[in-house]
Amino acid sequence: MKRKITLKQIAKELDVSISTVSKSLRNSLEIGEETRLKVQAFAKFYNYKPNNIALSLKNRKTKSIGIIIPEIVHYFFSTVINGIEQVANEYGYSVVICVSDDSFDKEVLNMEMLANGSIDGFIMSLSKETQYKGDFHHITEVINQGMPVVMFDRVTNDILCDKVIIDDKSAAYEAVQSLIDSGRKKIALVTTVDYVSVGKLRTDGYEKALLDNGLPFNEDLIIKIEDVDTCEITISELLHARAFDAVFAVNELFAVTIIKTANKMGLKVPEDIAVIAFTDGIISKYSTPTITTVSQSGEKMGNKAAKMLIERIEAEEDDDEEHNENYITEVIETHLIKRESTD
Amino acid sequence: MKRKITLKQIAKELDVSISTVSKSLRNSLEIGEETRLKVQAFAKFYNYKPNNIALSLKNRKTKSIGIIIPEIVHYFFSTVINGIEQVANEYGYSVVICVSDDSFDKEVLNMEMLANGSIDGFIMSLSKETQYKGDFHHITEVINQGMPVVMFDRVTNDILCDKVIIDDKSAAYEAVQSLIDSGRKKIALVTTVDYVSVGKLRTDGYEKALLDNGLPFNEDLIIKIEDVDTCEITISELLHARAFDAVFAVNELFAVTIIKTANKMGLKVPEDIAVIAFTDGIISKYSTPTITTVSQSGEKMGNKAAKMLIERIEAEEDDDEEHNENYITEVIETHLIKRESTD
DNA sequence: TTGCTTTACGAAAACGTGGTAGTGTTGAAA
DNA sequence: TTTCAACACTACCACGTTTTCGTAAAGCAA
Repeated sequence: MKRKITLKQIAKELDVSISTVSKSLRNSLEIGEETRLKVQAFAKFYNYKPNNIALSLKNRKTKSIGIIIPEIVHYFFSTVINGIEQVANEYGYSVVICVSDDSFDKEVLNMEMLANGSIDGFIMSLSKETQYKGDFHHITEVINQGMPVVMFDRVTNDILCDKVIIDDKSAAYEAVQSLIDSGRKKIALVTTVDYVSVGKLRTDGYEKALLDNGLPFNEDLIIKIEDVDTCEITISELLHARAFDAVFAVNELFAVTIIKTANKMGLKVPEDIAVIAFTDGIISKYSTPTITTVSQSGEKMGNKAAKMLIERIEAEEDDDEEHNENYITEVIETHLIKRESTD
Repeated sequence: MKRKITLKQIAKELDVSISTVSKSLRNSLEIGEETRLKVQAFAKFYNYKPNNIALSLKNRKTKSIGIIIPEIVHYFFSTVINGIEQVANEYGYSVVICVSDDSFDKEVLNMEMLANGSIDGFIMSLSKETQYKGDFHHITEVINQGMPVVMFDRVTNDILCDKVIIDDKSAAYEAVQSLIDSGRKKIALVTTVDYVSVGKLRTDGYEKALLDNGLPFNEDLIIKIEDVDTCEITISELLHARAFDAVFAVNELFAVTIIKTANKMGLKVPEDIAVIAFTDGIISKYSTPTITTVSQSGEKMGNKAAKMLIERIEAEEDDDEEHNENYITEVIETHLIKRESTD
């Protein structure tokens, strides 16, 4: 019912000036002890807290960071948010989250909405559509305005900024290599459409592993899924032909679908078909059999991204105007989590 | 590099007053066409956008809403956020998210951080610890300051505010009834500790369904899990004793663990044991067998909560001071999604 | 008394915006 | 010529803070 109390109100009530109140609360020695204590007591009684908006306006710092991600109901992305939130909290920052829904327009809209003073910097992962279009003007724009941006996971070389990624290529390589090591010869790749940056990189790693081991790289064994619902059919066809004895899937949804399809056809995992998935999410941990995955450690990515962003923000404070543009790309380590879907 | 342009800079550049610029941009008829167009062209060229912070300060409206939830890496909560985000976006609001980590202190801290002007209202779900302590002073405080609060899912009767919940008791009743209908007689309940409000309600529904059907309510068949890791042991003991032929689990994590444990012991789901879980999440959809669940529709809850909050916020705008305190509690419908874990 | 320092506080600007009220010029009607 | 409206624009205030600068009063030495 009663609005928050302001400096002005305190000043009026105690019949002193606003500046006196402000200084008293900051324990300035300029103010006599009697007045100081009186003001402090009064402020405490009325539970005075400075208004964040006014502070932001004054300091040109909002102490909040914007996150723009394609989805939020998504294990990986939510772990990243979690990681960001932890660090942000630690440094006294709030996080504002916008979901692009994998739409270019929403991504642009969201960025514009936040770019006008609401936040001190961005952490983002590109939407599919943005990667497809290759249009990054909205991002360069905010960067040109002097707002720091950190990209993670789905990044692009066309933008110069700090980045946090995993080495998708070598992680895929490692996964495929482990399938080869366990004696698999015909390894299928189930992936997304090409324009998603990480999909492309993982395909590269898959190919390299095959070639390095003297195995043929067969385009027919690469299954590109646009829509999860249709993948079952494609997969069952290939399974019928017994075309492969192992699968490397770029995400766990594909992996679990493969396993289920295989089971329906009477094929056993891992005996008949070994499965490895990218993204160590909740499905892999609880599916039957549990799925061997490449851990992506979203939390670590979030931690790192937040740290990088906040450091940039607070660095700019000091040597103002002096943009040092030696951007870094942090590579987060991955490792294979062996579970029941491989032997 | 170049900071965002302000009204003042435009005014200076074009040698007119700030108000002239402001009015030109808002297409006021007060300003002559020539000047107006000149200003608009200039503003467009320099991509002028009003500063959100300044607007917030002036309008005493931030156009953002704060969300405080116990966890974010959690299917249900992330769907709720998704639902909130959709509606918020539609109305031009941003969402600021804080995670309480089920800690009372963090919840208080986060609320205090946001309450000082950063947001126009709260949407929250209580942390476990807060429910345990029963201390809600931080919430009453912001409500007393005139800030609207909407609680969802984990709510309390001790706070008067708008709420969005599901009818946990009758949903549980329905689930247990369906188990009874399919001929099950010894139905176990796997639940959390009591102080979590929803856990209690679901237990009530479970009990009522049993009694209404003339089945005994046996405390031994209620398994309270504090930590997921320990539940496997408890469950396997009961399974050994063949103490039950069906399980109602208050979340899908418990359900999938039960299924896995049963499988290990050579018991078949649903033949030997039928399983129903609360919370229709991703695990239920992809586990083997897929799990029959009570859909909780987090998205709908989020939609509704956001709508209620925004309506309150914008209502206060009009009849200022005139708090109408007829708070409502919206009950979101649930329904049973039958899958393979029941027959 | 004069001149100087110290103490204790206040006034005002700044951050960026938007609305209300006001000002001065022009042209036309009386 | 006077009066008044229309026009085109400016001044100023408010939002809540912090901070710089200013200054009145008091104390003290000469």
